[in-house]
Amino acid sequence: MALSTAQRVAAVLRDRIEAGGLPPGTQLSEEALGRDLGISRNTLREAFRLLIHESLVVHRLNRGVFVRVLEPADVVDIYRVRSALESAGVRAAATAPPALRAAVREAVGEAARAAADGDWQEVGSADLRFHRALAGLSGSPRIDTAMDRLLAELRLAFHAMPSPRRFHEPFVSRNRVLAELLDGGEHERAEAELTTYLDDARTLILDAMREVAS
Amino acid sequence: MALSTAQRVAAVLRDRIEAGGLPPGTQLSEEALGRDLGISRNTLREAFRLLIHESLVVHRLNRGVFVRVLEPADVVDIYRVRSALESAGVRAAATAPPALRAAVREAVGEAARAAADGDWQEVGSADLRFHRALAGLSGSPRIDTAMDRLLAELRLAFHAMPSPRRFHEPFVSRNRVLAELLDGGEHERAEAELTTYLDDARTLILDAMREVAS
DNA sequence: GCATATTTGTCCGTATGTATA
DNA sequence: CTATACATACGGACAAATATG
Repeated sequence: MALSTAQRVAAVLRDRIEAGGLPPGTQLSEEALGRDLGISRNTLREAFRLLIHESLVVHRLNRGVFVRVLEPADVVDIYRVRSALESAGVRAAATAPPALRAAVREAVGEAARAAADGDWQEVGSADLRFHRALAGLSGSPRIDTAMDRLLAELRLAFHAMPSPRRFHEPFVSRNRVLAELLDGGEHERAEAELTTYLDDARTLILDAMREVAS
Repeated sequence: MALSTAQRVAAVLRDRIEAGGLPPGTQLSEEALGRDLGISRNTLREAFRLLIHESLVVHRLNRGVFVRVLEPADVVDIYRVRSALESAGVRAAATAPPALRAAVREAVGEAARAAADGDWQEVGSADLRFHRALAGLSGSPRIDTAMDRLLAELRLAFHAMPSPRRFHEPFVSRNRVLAELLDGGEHERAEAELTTYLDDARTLILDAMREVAS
């Protein structure tokens, strides 16, 4: 058995949540879900802990677990952390191993190809890979997993975005600009550009969330 | 019941680990510990998950849970993340609320008082509060909890330090210098000083770990 | 390499406590 | 206030993996 039962169950729930099958706010009942998935409540609780750790669900004492509802304050905070981690990556770019720098360029290329195909879902995925690669320039496993968790959380907010194209399209060329600044060794300009980039993206998401809420 | 049983049990184990009663590498047997603490295996496993989340213990499939053994590579990585988070705090200092800036100054004062009393244990605690306050300048809850977890992990390595005084004493005045640079608005010099500061501290810990290992 | 003992992984049934309608 | 639904916690059981001799 390579993966524990709890890990497999957690993967199933993770997919359902990210696909929108379990929208934010839904309660995950131990009894009903356990019956549905054919596992015991103890094992299901084990799976819940894994998802709580990823912040995809929240646990309220004596109430149970619920699919995480992302508040505007959460989005603001996530972008603060992203700024810290991605800035650190940009500042480490000069001394980063070639393989890590190549990963940044590759993500830019993949986003451009997907944009040419009109596959905006894939553009979004490539965009996330680009930013993960930026943070990855630090060469720190802990930063890598922190970024993964942050981006997974952020995906919960993407459900509020009405048009993936309008959101992702402008960032394809901005990613390329950023990558070129890094390749050219202009780290300070790159860091400044990254900051305004993240501010713009955050504003777009917050506007969309207010739109949906109203 | 304000806290769940699992949370109380986790707190007990956390204290034992940080106090050295359960040194790194010790296996936490489900049967023995459960009997010792008077709780069922299921509840104990729940407590384990909380500690796993904090990285104080590690879980090996079909083997059980063990008190975390910090490798030199972990220390290196922890300092990379600290650098990212504390640097972000220093860069946010200019626009940070007065209360957060005051917390930095207070930690400096507490460290100085403890040093005057010769209480090097307390100097260490104040030092950690100082760095938590630095990262806290970002005003980000997620950064705060990330710092808390990093410093808790790092405490596992402090057991290797032979002389708390020799380790902490030099940093008391360096903390004050850093705080004064921040108050004077010299953020770039502060960031540079922080970087060398963290490099020095990391080197001291790594040397001590190699000493103990040999 | 094998057989055995130990420990974890998973499941069940039940009793109790807690929040909500 | 009562009823209901649910989570919390327990103990026991067996299977599966691992360690030991």
